[in-house]
Amino acid sequence: MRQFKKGSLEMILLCLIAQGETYGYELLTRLNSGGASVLGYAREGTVYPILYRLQDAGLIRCRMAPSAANGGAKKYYALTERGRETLGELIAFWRAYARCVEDFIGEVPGEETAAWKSSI
Amino acid sequence: MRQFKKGSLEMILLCLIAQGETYGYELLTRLNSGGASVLGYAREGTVYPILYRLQDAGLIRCRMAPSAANGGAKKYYALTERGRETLGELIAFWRAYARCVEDFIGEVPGEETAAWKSSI
DNA sequence: ATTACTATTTAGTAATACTAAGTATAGCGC
DNA sequence: GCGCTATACTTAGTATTACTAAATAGTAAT
Repeated sequence: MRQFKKGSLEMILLCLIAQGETYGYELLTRLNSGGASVLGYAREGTVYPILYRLQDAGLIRCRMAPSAANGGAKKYYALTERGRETLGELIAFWRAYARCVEDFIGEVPGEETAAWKSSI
Repeated sequence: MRQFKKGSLEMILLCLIAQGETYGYELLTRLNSGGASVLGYAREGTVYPILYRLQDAGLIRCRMAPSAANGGAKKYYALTERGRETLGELIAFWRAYARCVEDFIGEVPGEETAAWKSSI
């Protein structure tokens, strides 16, 4: 089932960074505390490469912080202006996409359309 | 944006087959008429390999049909019992997953939670 | 000094979808 | 018959995204 995750992880990480400057390890733990049961457990090898991609794409910027009280040096990430714009587009697209998938599901015999669909 | 599609195409094809026995080319055209603007245009090289995977997994079964009035021979697919069960699980999982993603979006400043969420 | 926790990096692999081409059948007009 | 179009299926090669698994390194407590 993990395949559903593909593609939306980038958007989810952008969502988390949009809430305020943060760093990789914290993103990892927040990702795994909010929805790990559905998303599956994400490890370092999943999260860090996405951050590098997002930075290469100019959607987030990075600030080095020296070693904190406990642990190694951190790389704090924040959204760029372009990242904020892109995140808005991604969210709009995600919702259109989810709606489209729900339309396909709604035509399956025995699968009622989700309650929210008729309430929009 | 196309990356959202990854993983859910299998489920969408199962949804379409669940509506009744059908064949690859028709799946292709139905896929592209229902939501191509959001999903992106799917080609043969995308759809047929998925059908082979689904068949290998025992979720659909195949029946050959001789050349029809117009065009080549068709391979009609139908859900197996296992396919029907799996589709139900996939739909449940998809909805839990979409809900989880919406939760992450809901925490983004400026992004209101979708209306349906509060109505469930 | 060993353990535990924090924090980042990366090499190799797997899964999924896309591109782009090819094969083959049938009907139609000429 | 021949080319054209539409139908229908196949496949090789590539790209993208995520996962596995391991390594590196700093801090602090025992």
